[in-house]
Amino acid sequence: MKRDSRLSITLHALLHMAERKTITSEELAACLSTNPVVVRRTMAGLREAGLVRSEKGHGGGWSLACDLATVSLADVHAALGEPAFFAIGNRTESPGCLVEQAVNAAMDGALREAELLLLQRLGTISLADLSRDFQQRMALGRQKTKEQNHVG
Amino acid sequence: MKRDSRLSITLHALLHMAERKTITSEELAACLSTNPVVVRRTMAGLREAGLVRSEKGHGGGWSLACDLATVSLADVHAALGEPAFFAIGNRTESPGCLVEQAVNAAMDGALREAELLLLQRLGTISLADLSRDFQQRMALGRQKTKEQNHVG
DNA sequence: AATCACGTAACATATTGAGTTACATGAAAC
DNA sequence: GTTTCATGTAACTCAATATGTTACGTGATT
Repeated sequence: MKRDSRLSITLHALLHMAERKTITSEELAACLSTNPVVVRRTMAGLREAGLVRSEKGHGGGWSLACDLATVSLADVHAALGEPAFFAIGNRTESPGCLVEQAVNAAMDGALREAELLLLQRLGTISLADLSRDFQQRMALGRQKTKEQNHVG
Repeated sequence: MKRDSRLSITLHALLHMAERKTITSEELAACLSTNPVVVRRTMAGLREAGLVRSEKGHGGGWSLACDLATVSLADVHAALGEPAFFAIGNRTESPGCLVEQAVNAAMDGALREAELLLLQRLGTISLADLSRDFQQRMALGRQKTKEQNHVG
């Protein structure tokens, strides 16, 4: 596995859900170029956290159960079970070797600071912010197409 | 694989090397609770970067080829080939989907900031700093032992 | 010549995210 | 009530990769 993209997948799914009242796992999987089971599995945590709802049967599927403005990317990360941010880490957690203790202390300090900053950044970005960014990209795309049409 | 601990291993090895003129892969492996081949493989990058030397044959082994005060943890990370810091990332690097573009932009921004901070932190810590920390831990350990002896 | 130690290839192992198949459950439509 | 649709979940496979291990080649010292 290269990288854990569950947060990326989930955000992508949430924004697509924001564009429609309900959407099925199959449709989402098509949007995300993945598998419906992956969608259900990944979103299970969001359902438990109350961010989304899921309905079985005819007309079922996924729908938002939260206000986009009040949910941050950090909240989504938490709902996913707080997957590890870092690929690097210490070899031993509580080593007897004093050398390793010194190494661990330095590494832990730097990693902790970076993690705090990352969490803080993710905490300040709401799903509504992402949605707004998407809408802007849409508008820009339309504008570009229009210009092209004028040129043609 | 749980986590990439090459940086941790390497720093551990470097500090042990700082305590002795030369040390063999086998001895280092014993210190680090790993395998001599892992030591050689991991340190290959450091040798190419000129941070350490290695000598074959009788009396051979590893020795430092740098001033601990002028080498930062970031330098060591670079010598290792800059292994990825983060376990999380985007699903697709250049997606056509505008939703995913918006998601990627936000994620990239946050990750980039965290990475810059991490690199900056690692850049300000020198091997000499780590060595000093180790020496302090040694001194503290001796002091404690002494006190215990007095009590006993 | 023997021994020691690194250099490296090749293969095994373990972990984990992702993909896939299969089947059960439940809700709506007919 | 039966069919159809959609989720829930277990179980399996696949892929990537750090680490562990074995084996053998190379070069330096004794």
